[in-house]
Amino acid sequence: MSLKFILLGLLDQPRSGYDIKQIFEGTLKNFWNAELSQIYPLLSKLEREGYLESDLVDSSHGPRRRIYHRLAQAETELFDWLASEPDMPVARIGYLAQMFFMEKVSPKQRCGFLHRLRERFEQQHRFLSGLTAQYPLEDFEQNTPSQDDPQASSERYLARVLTMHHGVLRLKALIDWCDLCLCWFDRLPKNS
Amino acid sequence: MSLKFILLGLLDQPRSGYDIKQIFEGTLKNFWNAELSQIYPLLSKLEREGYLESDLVDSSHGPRRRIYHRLAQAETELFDWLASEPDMPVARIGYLAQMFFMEKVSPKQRCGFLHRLRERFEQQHRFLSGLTAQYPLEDFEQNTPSQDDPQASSERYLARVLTMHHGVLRLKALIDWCDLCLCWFDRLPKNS
DNA sequence: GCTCATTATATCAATAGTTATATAGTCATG
DNA sequence: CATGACTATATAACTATTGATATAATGAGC
Repeated sequence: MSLKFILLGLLDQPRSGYDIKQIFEGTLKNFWNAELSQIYPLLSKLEREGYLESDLVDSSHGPRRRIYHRLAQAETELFDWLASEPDMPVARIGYLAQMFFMEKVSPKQRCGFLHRLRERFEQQHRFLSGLTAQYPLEDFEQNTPSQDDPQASSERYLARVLTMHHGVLRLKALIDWCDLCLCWFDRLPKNS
Repeated sequence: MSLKFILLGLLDQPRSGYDIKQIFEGTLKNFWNAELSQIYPLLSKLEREGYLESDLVDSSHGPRRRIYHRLAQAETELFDWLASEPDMPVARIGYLAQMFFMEKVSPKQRCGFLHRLRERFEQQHRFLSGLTAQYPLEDFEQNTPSQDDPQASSERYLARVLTMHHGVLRLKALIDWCDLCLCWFDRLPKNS
């Protein structure tokens, strides 16, 4: 259900489905993803339901673009969604499912698995740390955030920068967890 | 795809679909969930495909139970799954999507949202901390884990106890993140 | 004897998400 | 002028998950 509200939220300015996909590939991929094959049908459904309107606009770089903008009903439901309870995800963590059965395999294979997992977390952590470094929290204390900074278009919003910090803290904890696992698997008596 | 392997993995001893659902409600809900309406059809599909066999067994407390046990093919594919790359979940975190648009609402509403979120994390953290306290990591250093402890049936496995620690560390980081958000929203100039 | 909780299996409809494929215009490279 | 990369929209087929409902046996409390 969240995808509907993410699309409505992103249409604070007119955008096409393709534009929205670019945003998913960037800032949003930290907490959501959607394919074009999910975005296009949902946009046209939301138009049929009276949340959006669209215009066809010629493009200088390809076929005509369908640009959506949101209507009053979209605003109303967006506010309702933001006022509702925090949407807690149903945990579905594939690598933990594998971990749950790891006792079945050799100590060597177990450690290989955890090292590969740790490396993935490290990569993501490095990427997000670099990104947050571009938007120091201290900048939000001043009354006038630096309008002249071209990068600060939508990342000017404190709430959005804080979603990046979520990833940084979460990934740091997961790297520590990998180290904890490797440490205790190492202490395990050899015969198991 | 993971659900298939979770079912095959849990059938290291004969169980019914109902039994498996009980396990999801317990230890597994930390990293996966499945409804009976997903478990029953998948079990019968896995039987048709030659991974499982089942027997109908009379119950003293209700209708006949269909007890599944796994076959050789299941073992093979389980090992392949454990030897494959860590299954990284596609991030889909509803409350972060809400957070991303939180700049739209009042400071008071924002803080209310974060306090409710923090309370949920606290609850889960308390639950998992209590659970892990029952299975101290130090017990796994001894060569003979305490067989006489009736609780230590399947939680005797170090890998399974470590999946619980994953939740503890993750939730601790998320509580810290809520505090960070509350702290910085508070420092924000009043006019925004 | 009735109701309710628990045990137990099964199916259906609907929603959500993934993968593959078709179509088409523009632009750069060789 | 053919090929590939990028922009752009759209749909079909499939898999995964959720929510609702039907059925039925047992035991406890009233």
